[in-house]
Amino acid sequence: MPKIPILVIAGPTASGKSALAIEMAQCFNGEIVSADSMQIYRGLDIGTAKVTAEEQAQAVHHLIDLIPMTASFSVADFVKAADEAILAIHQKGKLPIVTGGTGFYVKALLGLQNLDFQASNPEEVALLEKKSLDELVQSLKAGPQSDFIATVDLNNKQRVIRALQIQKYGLKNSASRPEYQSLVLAPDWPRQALYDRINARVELMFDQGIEKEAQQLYQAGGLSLQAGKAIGYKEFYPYFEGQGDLASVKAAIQQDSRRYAKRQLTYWRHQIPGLEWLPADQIQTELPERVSNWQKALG
RNA sequence: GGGAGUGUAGCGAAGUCUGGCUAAACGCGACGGACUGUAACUCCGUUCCUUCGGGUUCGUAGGUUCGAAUCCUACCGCUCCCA
Repeated sequence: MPKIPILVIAGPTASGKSALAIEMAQCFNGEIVSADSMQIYRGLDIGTAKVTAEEQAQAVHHLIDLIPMTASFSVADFVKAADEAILAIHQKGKLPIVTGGTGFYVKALLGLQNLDFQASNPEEVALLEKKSLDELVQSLKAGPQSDFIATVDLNNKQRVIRALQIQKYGLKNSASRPEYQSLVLAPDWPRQALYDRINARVELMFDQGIEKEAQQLYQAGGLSLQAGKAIGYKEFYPYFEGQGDLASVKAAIQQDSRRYAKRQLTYWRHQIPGLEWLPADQIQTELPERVSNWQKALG
Protein backbone atom coordinates (compact mmCIF):
# COMPACT_ATOMS: atom_id res chain seq x y z
CA MET A 1 0.00 0.00 0.00
CA PRO A 2 1.50 3.34 -1.04
CA LYS A 3 2.25 5.88 1.62
CA ILE A 4 -0.34 8.56 2.20
CA PRO A 5 1.03 12.06 1.75
CA ILE A 6 0.28 14.43 4.60
CA LEU A 7 1.27 18.00 5.18
CA VAL A 8 2.08 18.85 8.78
CA ILE A 9 2.15 22.43 9.95
CA ALA A 10 3.90 22.47 13.30
CA GLY A 11 5.08 25.27 15.55
CA PRO A 12 4.52 26.78 18.96
CA THR A 13 1.35 28.37 20.20
CA ALA A 14 0.39 31.67 18.56
CA SER A 15 2.71 31.11 15.64
CA GLY A 16 -0.11 31.30 13.13
CA LYS A 17 -0.47 27.60 12.36
CA SER A 18 -4.24 27.57 12.10
CA ALA A 19 -4.44 30.35 9.55
CA LEU A 20 -1.67 28.82 7.47
CA ALA A 21 -3.42 25.47 7.53
CA ILE A 22 -6.63 27.02 6.27
CA GLU A 23 -4.77 28.76 3.47
CA MET A 24 -3.09 25.53 2.48
CA ALA A 25 -6.39 23.68 2.60
CA GLN A 26 -7.89 26.18 0.20
CA CYS A 27 -4.84 26.24 -1.99
CA PHE A 28 -4.29 22.50 -2.28
CA ASN A 29 -7.74 21.07 -1.83
CA GLY A 30 -7.11 19.89 1.69
CA GLU A 31 -8.87 19.15 4.93
CA ILE A 32 -7.44 19.90 8.31
CA VAL A 33 -6.74 17.42 11.08
CA SER A 34 -6.12 19.09 14.40
CA ALA A 35 -3.32 17.71 16.54
CA ASP A 36 -4.14 19.62 19.65
CA SER A 37 -4.70 18.03 23.02
CA MET A 38 -7.07 20.75 24.21
CA GLN A 39 -9.05 21.72 21.14
CA ILE A 40 -10.58 18.26 21.16
CA TYR A 41 -12.70 19.43 24.08
CA ARG A 42 -16.10 20.91 23.51
CA GLY A 43 -16.75 24.16 25.31
CA LEU A 44 -13.12 25.21 25.46
CA ASP A 45 -13.03 27.63 22.58
CA ILE A 46 -11.57 30.96 23.56
CA GLY A 47 -8.79 29.75 25.82
CA THR A 48 -7.59 27.09 23.40
CA ALA A 49 -7.64 29.56 20.51
CA LYS A 50 -9.83 27.12 18.67
CA VAL A 51 -10.66 27.94 15.06
CA THR A 52 -13.89 29.89 14.89
CA ALA A 53 -17.06 28.89 13.09
CA GLU A 54 -16.13 31.27 10.28
CA GLU A 55 -12.72 29.67 9.96
CA GLN A 56 -14.23 26.21 10.03
CA ALA A 57 -16.43 27.29 7.18
CA GLN A 58 -13.34 28.01 5.11
CA ALA A 59 -11.94 24.52 5.46
CA VAL A 60 -13.12 21.23 6.89
CA HIS A 61 -11.63 20.59 10.33
CA HIS A 62 -11.34 17.23 12.04
CA LEU A 63 -10.61 16.26 15.64
CA ILE A 64 -12.03 19.42 17.10
CA ASP A 65 -14.87 19.35 19.64
CA LEU A 66 -14.58 15.60 19.88
CA ILE A 67 -15.32 15.05 23.56
CA PRO A 68 -16.80 16.84 26.60
CA MET A 69 -14.49 18.78 28.87
CA THR A 70 -14.88 16.18 31.59
CA ALA A 71 -13.49 13.35 29.46
CA SER A 72 -9.99 11.96 29.29
CA PHE A 73 -8.01 11.50 26.13
CA SER A 74 -4.66 9.99 25.26
CA VAL A 75 -2.13 9.98 22.44
CA ALA A 76 -3.33 6.55 21.46
CA ASP A 77 -6.88 7.87 21.16
CA PHE A 78 -5.54 10.68 19.05
CA VAL A 79 -3.55 8.48 16.73
CA LYS A 80 -6.52 6.20 16.17
CA ALA A 81 -8.87 9.09 15.39
CA ALA A 82 -6.30 10.89 13.27
CA ASP A 83 -5.48 7.81 11.23
CA GLU A 84 -9.15 7.39 10.45
CA ALA A 85 -9.64 11.03 9.53
CA ILE A 86 -6.55 11.11 7.35
CA LEU A 87 -7.53 7.95 5.57
CA ALA A 88 -10.99 9.32 4.85
CA ILE A 89 -9.60 12.59 3.54
CA HIS A 90 -7.10 10.76 1.38
CA GLN A 91 -9.77 8.51 -0.04
CA LYS A 92 -11.74 11.57 -1.07
CA GLY A 93 -8.71 12.57 -3.10
CA LYS A 94 -7.92 15.47 -0.80
CA LEU A 95 -4.76 16.45 1.01
CA PRO A 96 -4.71 15.80 4.75
CA ILE A 97 -3.20 18.76 6.58
CA VAL A 98 -2.23 18.05 10.16
CA THR A 99 -1.76 21.04 12.37
CA GLY A 100 -1.56 21.63 16.07
CA GLY A 101 0.70 22.40 18.94
CA THR A 102 0.82 19.01 20.63
CA GLY A 103 4.18 17.72 19.51
CA PHE A 104 3.73 14.41 21.21
CA TYR A 105 0.63 13.72 19.16
CA VAL A 106 2.40 14.62 15.94
CA LYS A 107 5.40 12.49 16.84
CA ALA A 108 3.20 9.49 17.50
CA LEU A 109 1.16 10.08 14.39
CA LEU A 110 4.29 10.13 12.25
CA GLY A 111 5.34 6.81 13.70
CA LEU A 112 8.36 8.34 15.41
CA GLN A 113 7.03 7.11 18.68
CA ASN A 114 6.15 3.55 19.61
CA LEU A 115 2.88 3.16 21.40
CA ASP A 116 3.37 -0.51 22.04
CA PHE A 117 2.61 -0.53 25.71
CA GLN A 118 -0.74 -1.24 27.24
CA ALA A 119 -2.77 1.66 28.52
CA SER A 120 -2.70 2.44 32.22
CA ASN A 121 -5.54 1.54 34.52
CA PRO A 122 -7.02 4.85 35.72
CA GLU A 123 -8.12 3.51 39.11
CA GLU A 124 -4.70 2.09 39.81
CA VAL A 125 -3.04 5.30 38.68
CA ALA A 126 -5.23 7.27 41.07
CA LEU A 127 -4.09 5.03 43.91
CA LEU A 128 -0.44 5.28 42.92
CA GLU A 129 -0.67 9.06 42.85
CA LYS A 130 -1.31 9.03 46.57
CA LYS A 131 1.99 7.33 47.28
CA SER A 132 5.28 9.14 47.66
CA LEU A 133 7.77 9.32 44.82
CA ASP A 134 10.24 7.42 46.97
CA GLU A 135 7.85 4.59 47.50
CA LEU A 136 6.99 4.42 43.80
CA VAL A 137 10.63 4.36 42.79
CA GLN A 138 11.26 1.52 45.22
CA SER A 139 8.52 -0.60 43.73
CA LEU A 140 9.70 0.24 40.23
CA LYS A 141 13.17 -0.99 41.14
CA ALA A 142 11.74 -4.08 42.74
CA GLY A 143 9.82 -5.04 39.61
CA PRO A 144 11.11 -6.60 36.41
CA GLN A 145 13.64 -4.42 34.60
CA SER A 146 13.80 -3.60 30.91
CA ASP A 147 15.44 -1.18 28.54
CA PHE A 148 12.48 1.11 28.87
CA ILE A 149 12.36 0.97 32.65
CA ALA A 150 16.04 1.89 32.74
CA THR A 151 15.37 5.16 30.94
CA VAL A 152 12.58 6.38 33.20
CA ASP A 153 13.21 9.69 34.94
CA LEU A 154 13.02 8.78 38.60
CA ASN A 155 12.35 12.38 39.63
CA ASN A 156 9.23 12.46 37.55
CA LYS A 157 6.38 10.98 39.53
CA GLN A 158 3.97 10.96 36.64
CA ARG A 159 6.39 9.03 34.45
CA VAL A 160 7.31 6.64 37.24
CA ILE A 161 3.66 5.79 37.69
CA ARG A 162 3.28 5.14 34.00
CA ALA A 163 6.41 2.99 34.10
CA LEU A 164 4.92 0.94 36.93
CA GLN A 165 1.85 0.35 34.82
CA ILE A 166 3.98 -0.63 31.86
CA GLN A 167 5.93 -2.94 34.11
CA LYS A 168 2.68 -4.55 35.16
CA TYR A 169 0.81 -4.75 31.88
CA GLY A 170 3.57 -4.85 29.29
CA LEU A 171 3.10 -4.80 25.55
CA LYS A 172 -0.08 -4.94 23.58
CA ASN A 173 -0.80 -6.33 20.15
CA SER A 174 -0.17 -3.25 18.13
CA ALA A 175 -2.55 -2.81 15.25
CA SER A 176 -0.98 -2.02 11.91
CA ARG A 177 -1.14 1.63 11.01
CA PRO A 178 -1.12 3.47 7.71
CA GLU A 179 2.21 4.82 6.57
CA TYR A 180 2.60 8.47 5.82
CA GLN A 181 4.80 10.47 3.55
CA SER A 182 5.02 13.70 5.44
CA LEU A 183 6.21 17.21 4.86
CA VAL A 184 6.64 18.93 8.21
CA LEU A 185 7.00 22.70 8.19
CA ALA A 186 6.85 25.28 10.95
CA PRO A 187 6.88 29.07 11.10
CA ASP A 188 10.02 30.40 12.72
CA TRP A 189 9.48 33.61 14.65
CA PRO A 190 12.05 35.70 16.47
CA ARG A 191 11.47 34.91 20.13
CA GLN A 192 10.37 38.41 21.09
CA ALA A 193 7.91 38.62 18.21
CA LEU A 194 6.38 35.31 19.24
CA TYR A 195 6.07 36.48 22.82
CA ASP A 196 4.44 39.71 21.68
CA ARG A 197 1.92 37.70 19.71
CA ILE A 198 1.19 35.52 22.71
CA ASN A 199 0.68 38.49 25.00
CA ALA A 200 -1.61 40.15 22.49
CA ARG A 201 -3.60 36.99 21.97
CA VAL A 202 -4.23 36.60 25.68
CA GLU A 203 -5.48 40.17 25.78
CA LEU A 204 -7.89 39.25 23.01
CA MET A 205 -9.05 36.16 24.90
CA PHE A 206 -10.06 38.35 27.81
CA ASP A 207 -12.05 40.60 25.49
CA GLN A 208 -13.77 37.53 24.10
CA GLY A 209 -14.87 36.35 27.50
CA ILE A 210 -12.44 33.65 28.47
CA GLU A 211 -13.45 34.07 32.10
CA LYS A 212 -16.84 32.52 31.45
CA GLU A 213 -15.31 29.41 29.91
CA ALA A 214 -12.90 29.16 32.79
CA GLN A 215 -15.79 29.40 35.20
CA GLN A 216 -17.54 26.51 33.46
CA LEU A 217 -14.43 24.38 33.46
CA TYR A 218 -13.81 25.20 37.10
CA GLN A 219 -17.31 24.14 38.02
CA ALA A 220 -17.03 21.00 35.94
CA GLY A 221 -14.08 19.86 38.01
CA GLY A 222 -11.15 22.21 37.41
CA LEU A 223 -7.78 20.68 38.09
CA SER A 224 -9.24 17.24 38.65
CA LEU A 225 -9.97 17.07 34.94
CA GLN A 226 -7.44 16.48 32.24
CA ALA A 227 -8.73 19.53 30.42
CA GLY A 228 -8.74 21.49 33.66
CA LYS A 229 -4.98 21.90 33.53
CA ALA A 230 -5.08 23.81 30.28
CA ILE A 231 -3.32 27.13 30.16
CA GLY A 232 -5.81 29.97 30.05
CA TYR A 233 -8.11 28.29 32.51
CA LYS A 234 -6.15 26.93 35.44
CA GLU A 235 -4.79 30.40 36.17
CA PHE A 236 -8.33 31.54 36.97
CA TYR A 237 -8.94 29.03 39.75
CA PRO A 238 -7.17 30.93 42.54
CA TYR A 239 -9.07 34.02 41.47
CA PHE A 240 -12.37 32.15 41.66
CA GLU A 241 -11.35 31.14 45.16
CA GLY A 242 -10.84 34.74 46.15
CA GLN A 243 -7.13 35.13 45.56
CA GLY A 244 -5.62 37.80 43.35
CA ASP A 245 -7.25 39.94 40.71
CA LEU A 246 -7.96 39.66 37.02
CA ALA A 247 -4.83 41.54 36.07
CA SER A 248 -2.67 38.95 37.80
CA VAL A 249 -4.66 36.13 36.18
CA LYS A 250 -3.97 37.65 32.80
CA ALA A 251 -0.30 38.07 33.54
CA ALA A 252 -0.11 34.45 34.69
CA ILE A 253 -1.77 33.20 31.51
CA GLN A 254 0.62 35.23 29.40
CA GLN A 255 3.59 33.90 31.27
CA ASP A 256 2.43 30.28 31.22
CA SER A 257 1.75 30.60 27.50
CA ARG A 258 5.23 31.96 26.86
CA ARG A 259 6.78 29.12 28.79
CA TYR A 260 4.61 26.64 26.99
CA ALA A 261 5.79 28.04 23.68
CA LYS A 262 9.35 27.58 24.84
CA ARG A 263 8.75 23.95 25.72
CA GLN A 264 7.08 23.41 22.38
CA LEU A 265 10.05 24.87 20.58
CA THR A 266 12.33 22.46 22.39
CA TYR A 267 10.06 19.59 21.44
CA TRP A 268 9.80 20.49 17.78
CA ARG A 269 13.52 21.10 17.55
CA HIS A 270 14.58 17.80 19.00
CA GLN A 271 11.74 15.30 18.77
CA ILE A 272 10.54 15.72 15.20
CA PRO A 273 13.39 14.93 12.82
CA GLY A 274 12.77 16.30 9.37
CA LEU A 275 10.88 19.34 10.57
CA GLU A 276 11.83 22.42 8.60
CA TRP A 277 11.54 25.96 9.89
CA LEU A 278 10.39 28.67 7.54
CA PRO A 279 11.04 32.29 8.54
CA ALA A 280 7.71 33.73 9.59
CA ASP A 281 8.08 36.86 7.49
CA GLN A 282 8.46 34.81 4.31
CA ILE A 283 6.18 31.93 5.05
CA GLN A 284 3.19 33.34 3.19
CA THR A 285 5.00 32.86 -0.08
CA GLU A 286 7.39 30.06 0.83
CA LEU A 287 4.88 27.65 2.26
CA PRO A 288 2.76 27.20 -0.89
CA GLU A 289 5.93 26.89 -2.91
CA ARG A 290 7.32 24.20 -0.66
CA VAL A 291 4.06 22.29 -0.66
CA SER A 292 3.68 22.49 -4.38
CA ASN A 293 7.25 21.32 -5.01
CA TRP A 294 6.70 18.48 -2.59
CA GLN A 295 3.57 17.41 -4.40
CA LYS A 296 5.34 17.48 -7.73
CA ALA A 297 8.15 15.36 -6.33
CA LEU A 298 5.60 12.87 -5.10
CA GLY A 299 4.21 12.65 -8.58
C1' G B 1 14.25 69.69 61.69
C1' G B 2 13.75 65.13 65.34
C1' G B 3 13.15 59.71 65.61
C1' A B 4 12.99 54.57 63.62
C1' G B 5 14.21 51.50 59.73
C1' U B 6 16.45 50.11 55.19
C1' G B 7 20.00 49.60 50.75
C1' U B 8 22.56 41.99 48.91
C1' A B 9 23.30 39.12 41.95
C1' G B 10 17.52 40.49 36.42
C1' C B 11 13.56 40.77 40.55
C1' G B 12 12.05 39.27 45.58
C1' A B 13 14.60 37.71 49.81
C1' A B 14 18.10 35.14 53.67
C1' G B 15 22.79 35.97 55.65
C1' U B 16 24.81 41.11 59.50
C1' C B 17 23.75 40.22 66.43
C1' U B 18 27.98 35.37 67.23
C1' G B 19 33.99 38.22 60.99
C1' G B 20 36.73 32.97 57.98
C1' C B 21 32.96 26.83 56.21
C1' U B 22 29.94 32.85 51.42
C1' A B 23 30.42 34.11 44.50
C1' A B 24 26.80 34.63 48.70
C1' A B 25 20.74 30.07 51.03
C1' C B 26 15.92 30.07 49.03
C1' G B 27 11.90 31.72 45.73
C1' C B 28 10.57 34.00 41.07
C1' G B 29 11.81 35.25 36.26
C1' A B 30 14.85 34.10 32.07
C1' C B 31 17.49 30.61 29.21
C1' G B 32 18.69 25.49 27.89
C1' G B 33 17.11 20.44 28.06
C1' A B 34 14.22 15.64 28.75
C1' C B 35 9.73 13.30 27.11
C1' U B 36 6.58 5.41 24.91
C1' G B 37 -1.00 6.27 26.49
C1' U B 38 -2.24 13.15 31.73
C1' A B 39 2.00 16.02 26.92
C1' A B 40 -1.27 23.29 27.30
C1' C B 41 1.10 17.45 31.50
C1' U B 42 5.34 16.17 34.25
C1' C B 43 10.50 16.47 35.14
C1' C B 44 15.90 18.12 34.91
C1' G B 45 20.00 21.72 34.35
C1' U B 46 22.19 26.73 34.01
C1' U B 47 21.74 31.72 35.63
C1' C B 48 28.28 38.08 38.24
C1' C B 49 32.64 37.96 34.47
C1' U B 50 36.22 34.49 32.60
C1' U B 51 41.12 32.81 27.59
C1' C B 52 38.34 28.15 33.34
C1' G B 53 44.32 29.66 35.74
C1' G B 54 41.49 33.18 37.76
C1' G B 55 38.98 38.01 38.23
C1' U B 56 35.44 41.54 40.33
C1' U B 57 31.12 41.71 43.95
C1' C B 58 26.69 42.61 48.76
C1' G B 59 24.49 51.62 48.16
C1' U B 60 29.45 54.83 47.96
C1' A B 61 34.21 56.16 50.16
C1' G B 62 37.48 55.22 53.88
C1' G B 63 39.03 52.44 58.35
C1' U B 64 39.82 48.08 61.88
C1' U B 65 41.57 42.93 60.98
C1' C B 66 45.89 37.76 58.87
C1' G B 67 40.71 37.82 56.91
C1' A B 68 34.64 41.97 56.13
C1' A B 69 28.11 41.32 52.96
C1' U B 70 29.05 40.77 58.26
C1' C B 71 32.70 45.43 62.98
C1' C B 72 33.75 51.20 62.96
C1' U B 73 33.33 56.29 60.53
C1' A B 74 31.48 59.55 56.88
C1' C B 75 28.50 60.30 52.83
C1' C B 76 24.38 59.14 49.31
C1' G B 77 19.41 56.93 48.32
C1' C B 78 14.72 54.92 49.85
C1' U B 79 10.65 53.93 53.62
C1' C B 80 7.85 55.02 57.88
C1' C B 81 6.67 57.98 62.32
C1' C B 82 6.84 62.80 64.91
C1' A B 83 7.16 68.00 63.67
